[in-house]
Formats: sequence, C-alpha cells, structure tokens
Amino acid sequence: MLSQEKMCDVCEVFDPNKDIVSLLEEKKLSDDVVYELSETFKVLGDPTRIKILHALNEKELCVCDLSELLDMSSSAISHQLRVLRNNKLVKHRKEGRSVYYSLDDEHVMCLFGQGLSHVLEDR
Amino acid sequence: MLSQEKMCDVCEVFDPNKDIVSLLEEKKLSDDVVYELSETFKVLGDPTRIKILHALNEKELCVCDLSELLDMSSSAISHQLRVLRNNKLVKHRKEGRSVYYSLDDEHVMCLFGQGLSHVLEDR
DNA sequence: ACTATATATGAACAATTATTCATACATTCA
DNA sequence: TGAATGTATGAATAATTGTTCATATATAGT
Repeated sequence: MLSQEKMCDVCEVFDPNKDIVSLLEEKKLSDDVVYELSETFKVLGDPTRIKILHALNEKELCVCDLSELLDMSSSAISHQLRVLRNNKLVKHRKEGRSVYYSLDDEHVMCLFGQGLSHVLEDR
Repeated sequence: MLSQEKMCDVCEVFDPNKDIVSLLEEKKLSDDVVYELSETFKVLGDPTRIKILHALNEKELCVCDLSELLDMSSSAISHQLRVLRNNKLVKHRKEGRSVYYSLDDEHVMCLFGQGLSHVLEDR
C-alpha cells in the first residue's frame, strides 16, 4: 500500500501517493494568497515590530513615544511603521507635527494573541 | 494636554507622554517572549513553508510527496521541514525509509487560519 | 554485501532585510 | 520669514535567509 505496485499485467501502475498529491493539487491556495499570507507573517516576524504592535495595542502612540519606549532612533521606528502601514497592520492620524499610530483593526491583535498563546503554551 | 506645559512655577514639567511611556514600560513583554513570538511568525513568513503547512493540514505527508506537490527538490523541502520542526510547528513519524510529517497540534492551524482570514478580509 | 531509494545536512551563493546616516519635508512658534 | 521640531525616506552597510549542490546516513530489496 505504501509504494508502487502493479495493478494488472498491462503495465498500469497504481500509486496511492500520486492520488493524494493530485487531490492536494486541487486544494492548493492561489499563489497570491500564499504570497500575501507569508508577507503578513513576515511582517509580524520581527522583534521590533512585535514590540511596536504590543505597545499600540495598549494605546495609540506617536513616533517619538515609540522611539523613547523602545530606545531606538525615530528613523528606525518610522521605517518599521511604514512596513506595518504598507501591510495594513497599523493606521495613522496626523495631529500637528505628530503622527499617531494605532492598530488597523481588532483582527491584528487577534492574530498577535494567537501567536502569543502558541508561544506561551510550550512553557 | 498634548505636549509639554508647565504645572507650576518651580520649574516642574508635566509631560503626559512620559507618563504613558513609563506606564507602557511596565507592560512590556519579556525579551524572550518577544523573541520567540517573532521567531514563530518569521517561520510562518515564507511561501514555501505556508504551502507545506497548508498541505499538511489536509493530510500527513512524506518528504517526497511534498517535493512532488510543490515541485521542489527534496533537499529544499527537507531543509524547510527542519525549520518547521525546530519551531514545533510540525512533528514527524518514521515508517520504513519514509518520514511522515504532520502538524504539531491544532493550535498551528488556528494561527494559520487567523492569518488567512486577515488576508482574505481585505478583498 | 551491494544497490537503490528516502531523507538529512554542511557549505556556498544569491537575495532579502534591518539599521544607520544624511537629508528632506512639514508644521509650529517666534 | 526663519528656526526648531517631528516625521519620512533614499542609500549604504551588515546581517540574515532560502536554495542549490555535493555528500552523508539510513532503510529495503536482491
């Protein structure tokens, strides 16, 4: 059952793996869904951005708040916020010279929370 | 209320941002939780690994099944499976020459599904 | 024991990524 | 208008990452 075996004598080959593979072929995610999904996770896969999102989950903050909180240059923070913004994980609001960032929607924290409970589970 | 203003005439400064920042300081995640969390997301942040996990969600598969399904070398698949294994996202089971991989637990697909619904939402 | 097959792994290379630095833009205040 | 401040961004650099290639290990069949 596990590898190739002949079904009959006219040279037909029955390969269960081939069946499974072709079945899965049909269930494949489209390339752009796979791409977007991996991009979203990739964005979440950076310690600085994790810290930013965790802080923004508590309260909307401007670049210089985050800069102070994470002890990083405002340039570095701004670069990372752009990545988060481009991937629709945070939104921004201007107020005078400051730009306040917050999570784009609850969905983001839900994802974040799922990851957190996965990590905390194996402890 | 938004930026610095004097509270009294003895040179004390009231800065709400400082209060917020120091409040958030206390709520900070520990460094190793941040690290593990970002590592987990980083692992999910690759198209090949997304495809592997999605396939394994349907059925346990061996390296050569995945190799055929994703049209990649078994070496490349094996390398990626090791990454997934090291991060406790998949488990493996030997059967003869083959090694069958499956998702480590339902938690993994839960995380995956959250990401998927986030991606599919903005469409 | 020998051959074939499935999987694993180290090293090298190409590609991607985060941070720093310098600089630009935008807004407020004087 | 000019100076100061908060934010943004391009370029360069350093670090990380995925795949390929060659090779190693393990198991099955002859």
